[in-house]
Amino acid sequence: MGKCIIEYIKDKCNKKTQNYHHGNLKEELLKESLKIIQDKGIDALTLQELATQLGTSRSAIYRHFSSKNDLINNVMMYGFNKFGNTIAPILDKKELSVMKRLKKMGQAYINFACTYPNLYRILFGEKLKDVREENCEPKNEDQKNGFNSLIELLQEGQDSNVIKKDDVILQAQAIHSLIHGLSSLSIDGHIQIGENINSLFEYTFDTFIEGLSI
Amino acid sequence: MGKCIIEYIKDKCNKKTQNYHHGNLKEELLKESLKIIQDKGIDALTLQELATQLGTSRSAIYRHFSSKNDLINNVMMYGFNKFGNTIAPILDKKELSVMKRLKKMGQAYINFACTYPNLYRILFGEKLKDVREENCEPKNEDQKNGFNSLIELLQEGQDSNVIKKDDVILQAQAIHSLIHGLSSLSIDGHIQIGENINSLFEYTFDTFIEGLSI
DNA sequence: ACTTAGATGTTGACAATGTTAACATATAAT
DNA sequence: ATTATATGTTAACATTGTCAACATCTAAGT
Repeated sequence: MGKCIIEYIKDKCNKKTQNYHHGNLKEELLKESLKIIQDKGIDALTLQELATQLGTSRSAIYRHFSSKNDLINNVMMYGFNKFGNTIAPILDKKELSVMKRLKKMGQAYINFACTYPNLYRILFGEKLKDVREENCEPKNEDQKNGFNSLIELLQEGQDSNVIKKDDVILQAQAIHSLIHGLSSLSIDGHIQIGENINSLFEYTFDTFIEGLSI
Repeated sequence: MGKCIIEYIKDKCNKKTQNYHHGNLKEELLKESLKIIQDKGIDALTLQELATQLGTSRSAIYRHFSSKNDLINNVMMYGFNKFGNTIAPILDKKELSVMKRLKKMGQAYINFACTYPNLYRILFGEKLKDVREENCEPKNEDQKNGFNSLIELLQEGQDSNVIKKDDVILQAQAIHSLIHGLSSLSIDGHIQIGENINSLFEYTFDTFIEGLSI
C-alpha cells in the first residue's frame, strides 16, 4: 500500500520520480509487448510479465486496452508498419528493373521473417479470433498497401513487356504465396536446410519467374 | 465419491457398465483430441473439456501422457498419418504422367488444408517447444516419407526428361513451399479470394511448372 | 485558488488452466 | 489369496485473463 522508506529515498534521489501515473504507459505497453513477442514469442507475452517489466500492475493494462487480444491487435499494427517500412522502399526503387525489384523484395521479405520469426508468425499466421470479427481496418490497410505496391510493380512489368499479361492480382497472390511458404516453412523448422535458405529462395524465385516472364 | 443410486440403476440397465477403469482411455483421448482440434482448433483443446467429453477427470490424462504437449505431440502423429494417407496414393499412381500426379498432389494437399484447417495448422505451423527438443522421430519419419515420395516423383520426371535436371531436393522444397504458402495464406484469411482458391492454385502451379519444365 | 469530474493505477477477488501429490480401485502376477 | 502394478479420483497449487471496488493524480470550471 504505502511506499516503504527505501522507495521514498529512492524517489528523492531519482530525478525522474516514479509517479503514480506512469505518463505514457500505453506507448510503453505496446513497445514492451512487441519486444517480448519478438524475443520470446507470443506465448511468453503475459499480462503479468508485461506489467512487471514496466513496474505496474496487470490490471492497469485494462485502462488502455479492452483485453489482451486488443493489445495484441494493436501490437500487430506496429508490426505491419515495421514490415511495411522494410518492404515498401524496395518496391519504389524505380532505378532498378522490375525483376530486380521483385527479387530484392522477396529477399527482404524472407530476411524479415527470419530476423523476427515470432513477430512474422503473428502477422501472417492465424488471425486472432477477436480480430477476425472486430473492425481491424487500419491493420488491413497497412497490409493492403504493401500488397498494392506489389500489384503496381507487376502492372509496370506487364506494361513494359517483361511479365506475361494476365490478372495481376493472381500474379501477386502467387508470388506472395511462394515467398510466404518459404518463410513460413523455414522459420517453423519444416525445411532442414540451415544456411542456404537464400539459395532455395533464389532457385524457387528464378524458376517461377521463368514461367512468369514473356 | 460413492456412486449415487441413480447411477447404480443406470449401471444395472446399461450392458456396458461404466467401469472405474476406462479400458482404452489412451486411444479415446487421442481420437477425441483430434476431433476437438479439427472442430474447434488447438486452443479449444482443454484437458477439462477433453476429460468431460470422455467422462473422466483431467488428472487421468496424466496416466497416459506426461503433459498436454506430449498429448498434442501424439495427436500430431495421428494427423501426419491421416495426411500421408491422403497424399501418398496420388504420388503412386504410376498410370498418370509425372506432371499430372504433381498437380493432383498439389490439389489434394490444398484440399486437405482447407478441409482440416485447424489440424493442418498444427501439423505444418510452428512446432511445439517440447517437440522441438524431445525426440520426435516417428512423426518426422511420417513427414519425411511424404517428402521422399515427392522427391522420387521429381527424380522420375528428370529421368524421363520432362523436368529440368537439377537438385531434386531443392525442387521438392520449392514445390512444397509454394503449396504450403497457398494453403497457409488461404486458411488463415490472408488471401481474400473466396471460392477460387483452385484457380489461384492452377495459375501458380502452371506458372511454376512452366519454369520447371524442359 | 478550490472544488470537482475524469483519467489512470492498485488491490483483491473470480473462474479456468496445467500440473502434481495423496489416495482409491481395478487388473495381473506370484 | 495376496501382492504389485496400472489406472482413476480428489484436492491442492500457482498462473492466467478479467473485473469490481477503491485510490490517486490531472485537468476544468467556477
